[in-house]
Amino acid sequence: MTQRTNGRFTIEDVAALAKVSTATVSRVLNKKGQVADKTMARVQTAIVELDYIPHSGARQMAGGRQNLVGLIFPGIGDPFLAELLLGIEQSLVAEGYELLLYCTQGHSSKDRRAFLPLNENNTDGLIVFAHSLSESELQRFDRRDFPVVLLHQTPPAGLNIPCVTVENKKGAAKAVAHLIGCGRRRIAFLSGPEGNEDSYWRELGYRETLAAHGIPFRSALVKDGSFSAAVSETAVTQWMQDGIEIDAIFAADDNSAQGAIFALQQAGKKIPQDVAVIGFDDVSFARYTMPPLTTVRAPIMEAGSKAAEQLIKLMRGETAVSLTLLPTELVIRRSCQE
Amino acid sequence: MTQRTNGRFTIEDVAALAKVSTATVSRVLNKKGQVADKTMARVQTAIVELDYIPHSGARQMAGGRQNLVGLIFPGIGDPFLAELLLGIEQSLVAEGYELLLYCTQGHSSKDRRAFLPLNENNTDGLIVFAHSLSESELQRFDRRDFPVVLLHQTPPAGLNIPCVTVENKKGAAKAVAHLIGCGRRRIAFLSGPEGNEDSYWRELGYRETLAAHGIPFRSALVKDGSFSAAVSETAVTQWMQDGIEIDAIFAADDNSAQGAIFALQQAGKKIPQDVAVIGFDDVSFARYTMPPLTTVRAPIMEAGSKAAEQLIKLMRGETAVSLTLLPTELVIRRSCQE
DNA sequence: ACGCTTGCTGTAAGCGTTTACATTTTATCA
DNA sequence: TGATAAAATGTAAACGCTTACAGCAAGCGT
Repeated sequence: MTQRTNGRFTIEDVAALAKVSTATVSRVLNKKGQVADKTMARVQTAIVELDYIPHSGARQMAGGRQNLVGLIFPGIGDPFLAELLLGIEQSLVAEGYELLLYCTQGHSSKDRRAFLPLNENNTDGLIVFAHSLSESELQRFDRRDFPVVLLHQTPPAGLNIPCVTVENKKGAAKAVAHLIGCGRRRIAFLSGPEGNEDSYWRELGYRETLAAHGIPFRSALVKDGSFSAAVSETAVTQWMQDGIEIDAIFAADDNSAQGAIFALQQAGKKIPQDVAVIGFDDVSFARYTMPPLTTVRAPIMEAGSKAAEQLIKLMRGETAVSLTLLPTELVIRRSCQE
Repeated sequence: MTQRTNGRFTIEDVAALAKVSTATVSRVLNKKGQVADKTMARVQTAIVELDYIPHSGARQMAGGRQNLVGLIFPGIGDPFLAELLLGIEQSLVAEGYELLLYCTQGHSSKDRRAFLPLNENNTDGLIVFAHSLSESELQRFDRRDFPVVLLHQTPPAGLNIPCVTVENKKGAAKAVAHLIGCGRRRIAFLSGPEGNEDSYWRELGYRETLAAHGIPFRSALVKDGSFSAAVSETAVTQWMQDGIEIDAIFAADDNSAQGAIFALQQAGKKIPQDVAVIGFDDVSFARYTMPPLTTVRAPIMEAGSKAAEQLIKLMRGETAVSLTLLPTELVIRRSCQE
């Protein structure tokens, strides 16, 4: 026997107070089935009276809907996330779902093995951002037909999990073509972290566009910026110290662009006169850099809301679109041309 | 009867495969009680074999420890949060807890009434940041002796909930005193959102320091910046348009400072020559503004980790320190003096 | 050989819901 | 009015765990 005599009230207490059965209380709680208006009022009064809160564990066990979806993502604090979340919640709240977040930063996937705290038995569905889950975890969800939508990551081979992402390659191509149009030829690329899919496509767009304009690709002009201002600052500083000539930097995201701008200015370079800089995402701070950052606008909020929409379909048992590709757009500010 | 015949395995399946009872499986799962080495090995093999995952709902019901704590906060995307989270996880992970996040942005507290998705029956404790929960919700936790720690918010009257925050008033005083020391006299203040406690103390520090130096307080020099670059930009632009003379701005946080810097530069002001700017928090981007931002460093990560420590004490049934005040420190960069 | 202790394992009750099904009440219609 | 359908409510099983308690085997001292 367990010791659970904390002043918590249960559905039975509510039922007793309202002089109905627990089934009826459950019906009003879930707005399911028929309940007479008078009875419903009585039950609701009792609920308020006792400050009753349904026990989520018991609900899970009984197999009811949780009205809960989880978002799993690698790290917090990126302005990117703020927008993403806004989009996700927009779609979700309309359908009566709540959103819980789990951040995998600092957890090895081995630690998580037995204990991913958001999973198929305490949520109705999951949105997984970038590579925050291992392939085997995704496989497990797939095997169990558990609703999952991938954001900014295409599913591993063989798994049919819907995916929402943006036109990375096209966006990168627009950025690089613009740089070339401004007369730049020595265009460097600051990549994202190893294995990141967004970065992969952005780099491909960069390479293809160079090629299309007859500019040879030079590996010395590519460094890892890890989507981080600090890492990018170091990388750019290194280029300067090595005396590598660069007249433009295409950064795989806005954070890297920010670090690049800082490093360039430290090195006494004028932006955009000496070196032009273009970022990717158009996060909120992009207009606050000095000079304001030219960047490829990714419809982040829309991506979030589309992902949630697909998840909702899945949770309803409908089929979802397996790939949603959102268009990107070049936003020209002053970091690129006066 | 419910239809839960999704390929999910239960503890019984594991027990059957390992030829033991469910009690034994439970014991190895929770590392509780005695189990012979050979048996344990057999059970673990079975767990891996079936890719078994304990049902969290069932665990909650049976009254076991959840190994889960929740963080409730108002909005995501602030670099502030990234550091906070790091600190919290640091302490938590060491004790075997996982962290789930719930963001109240865009939920009225009325919506949440019955359904705060992180609560006393699915977590072992909660960390509540700033004013993300209503007083009545806190009261409920208090009545039920549920472990809660407040971050950057003192508890409502009558509730004995431990609180961790920083020396806002002292920090603000250092900032303003420094500005005055640099010869500034027309010092404006960009406040945080209405009702925010950090902002309240920072403003008080601002006022008291002015008074201590015989500088009269002028309400025209205080505007709401809402901890937001965009709002602050508007506010500062308004000052410029109104022709209010200002030779320094003390912003209640770094976001506001960033907006202020931008607005000032738009208006053709030189920083720091014409107007000095000081922020608060020392978030990661503070050194990337141009000029780099002088700011009051709040030990955000430490605050997170202290909060988690107090929560752990509470969850163990020990008593926690009711108020932890962390020291702040002025970080001088170039936005303040060449 | 006996009773003790100690280590290991099993049995089964109980946690708080949801829901299929049974039952009772109310409304409808000839 | 009585028969019948529809609406409202109740009964009780099932969900998958944890843990108090009981049982059993082996080791020990006498």
